[in-house]
Amino acid sequence: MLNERKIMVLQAIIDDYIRSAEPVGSRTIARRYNLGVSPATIRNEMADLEEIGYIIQPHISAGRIPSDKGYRFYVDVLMEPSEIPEGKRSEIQRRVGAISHEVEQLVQEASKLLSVLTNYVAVVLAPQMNKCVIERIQLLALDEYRILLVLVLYPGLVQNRIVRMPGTYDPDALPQISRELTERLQGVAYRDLLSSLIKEIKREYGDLGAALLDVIAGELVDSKQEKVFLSGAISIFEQPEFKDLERAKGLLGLLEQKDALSGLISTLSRYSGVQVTIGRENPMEEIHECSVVTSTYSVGSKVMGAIGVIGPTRMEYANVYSVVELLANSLSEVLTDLIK
Amino acid sequence: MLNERKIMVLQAIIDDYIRSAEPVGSRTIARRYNLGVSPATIRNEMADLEEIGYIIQPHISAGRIPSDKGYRFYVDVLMEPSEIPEGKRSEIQRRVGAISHEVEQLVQEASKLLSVLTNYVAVVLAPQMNKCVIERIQLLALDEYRILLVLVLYPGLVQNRIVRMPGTYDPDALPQISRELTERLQGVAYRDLLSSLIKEIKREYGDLGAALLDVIAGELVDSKQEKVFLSGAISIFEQPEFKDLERAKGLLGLLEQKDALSGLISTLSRYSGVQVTIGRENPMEEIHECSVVTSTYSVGSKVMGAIGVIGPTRMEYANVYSVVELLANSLSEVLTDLIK
DNA sequence: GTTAGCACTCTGGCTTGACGAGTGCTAAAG
DNA sequence: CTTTAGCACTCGTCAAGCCAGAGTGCTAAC
Repeated sequence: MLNERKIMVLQAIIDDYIRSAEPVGSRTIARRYNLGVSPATIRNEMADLEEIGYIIQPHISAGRIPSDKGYRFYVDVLMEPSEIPEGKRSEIQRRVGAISHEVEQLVQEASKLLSVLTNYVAVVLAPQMNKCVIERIQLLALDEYRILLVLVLYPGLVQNRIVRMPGTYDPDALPQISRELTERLQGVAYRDLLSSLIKEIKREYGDLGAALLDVIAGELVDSKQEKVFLSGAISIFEQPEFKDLERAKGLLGLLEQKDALSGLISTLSRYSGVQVTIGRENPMEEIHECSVVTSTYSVGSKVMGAIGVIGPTRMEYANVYSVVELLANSLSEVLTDLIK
Repeated sequence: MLNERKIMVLQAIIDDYIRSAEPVGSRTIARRYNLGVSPATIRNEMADLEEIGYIIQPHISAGRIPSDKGYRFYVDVLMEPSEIPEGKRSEIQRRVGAISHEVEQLVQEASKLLSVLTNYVAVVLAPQMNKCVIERIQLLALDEYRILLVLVLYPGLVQNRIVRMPGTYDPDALPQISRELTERLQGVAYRDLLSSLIKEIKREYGDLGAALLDVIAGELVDSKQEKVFLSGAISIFEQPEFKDLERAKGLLGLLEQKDALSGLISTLSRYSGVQVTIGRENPMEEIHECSVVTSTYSVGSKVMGAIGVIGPTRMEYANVYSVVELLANSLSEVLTDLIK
């Protein structure tokens, strides 16, 4: 059914369309990719490819463009992830590695790099707190009403909050309480820090412990909002498919809703490794004309976040695939080093 | 030179143009704003207004639109900031006040509110670290190689870094060093924490102090990058002046460069209180067709950040002015409360 | 199975012309 | 001196019509 030549024609259509964004006709293929047959033959093959659903004719007198199904076949079967030359490779690793002091800044740099290297929109989710485990809790007296709560998570995240106490308190009690809380909660997954557990502990302490635990519980709720970094949003205007303002607005609107965006990327990167989601495979209508390439990154052996690239379905899959893979790996390495 | 009637005509032109985005002609004014004179008279007044440079004729057979100079006169002389009804007022204060636990989230909410209330692009600069003063430095032993450095700043910001020590160290020394560093650096402005001072202290400690101080110095450098929160970027597509993709791209490009954006807002909000910058008064070419309304906000009596709204020069100045003012004040109040 | 030829379809860009909005000027009226 | 009516003139916009170009499917011949 899919003989050698059909595959070559399909590949030619996809390659050409990715390059030019114009429907590609039989003559173009015959001229540019010398398959040794005439346009008429190619037309016949194209008619077959269209019947299987790999390509589409936007209107009767136009060339063909790949369908989502066509891209899927391309990504799964035909595509070879492009080699990133060693020079560029090490340059990227150097730039990611250069920012080793602050996680958020590192993540932001990664998103910039991702968008520059692909020319599409890059999204990077910061390491997710609710995948962490509590390592240590430390209370520091600030003044007679305020306490600084420092929450050290594994791997490698630190949170702090200033807690206002309802009345004055005994600062000398803090080290002891810190030790006990740490002992009690160490190793507990951040997301498991449920109210039940907190209530249980609450009973054992007086007002001080209660107020503190309320704050920790509050923090838990907030943490639902994961931080997400976005770069290269304007790049969508480089793509002819977004000449249409309405469509561009739809996508931009999604990009502005950080929570929806973060949800999207985590959903798509459900499985580790590089994932490609094409067109209507995407869960949201705004990106039914887009493809998303995602990958997770890890700290140590633990998946802690995800990165992704959003572009038109007519995307340079081979390049994006490699870049996403490389960057996710670099990020994992640097973060893992940071924590050790 | 500017008699009563000219002013009324100017006001009519500006009001109408802000509403409709269409050049407004003499007949429209005569019809809609009954000044009691005929279109012909109004035409004469308009010719005069054009001569002074308050209005412009985009092309010969069109009505007039206000010039930057016209808007300037309007903002300085004619405009009355619109009253925000008490209901809305308290609703806003409630929503800002609801998020009292985390500064960044608070600031982000403020930016969302600002864009929703104005329908333009909102920018909020987070409280600026380098306007803070060091309040306390605390070192916590994490494990045999790592130390957690907590830097408490006044007013109300906390920073932390994980410091990797070159070798093992004596954890028992940390409390003492913390105390001494705090004593030594307390009250020093964050931006004055220069290498000279750090070097001086460095001499007194061994390796431990040296590594730590390097990190503090590093932090100082990073802090140049102030955090900035953006909302409502898509709203620019609601404005007919950005139907032209090229122009929209220019503005969006600026909005993506967070450092340029942050620089812009701090420059424009140099003086405290609400500032309006119109069209070509703006320092950057990308926003020569935009106006920016900014205000600073304070923590206690100290200016700590700024908020701003960017829209087309044809902006609803009266409303934006009031909203910016209100939101800056609300932010100041909540932040000040938070710190006390 | 492949190819050449041909009639047909559809898009996109260009031109054209009519229409409407708005102006400036002039001359008359107040 | 100020205001107004009238008029000729200028542009921008929009729809209609037209043409060229690209590409197809089909048929018949190789």
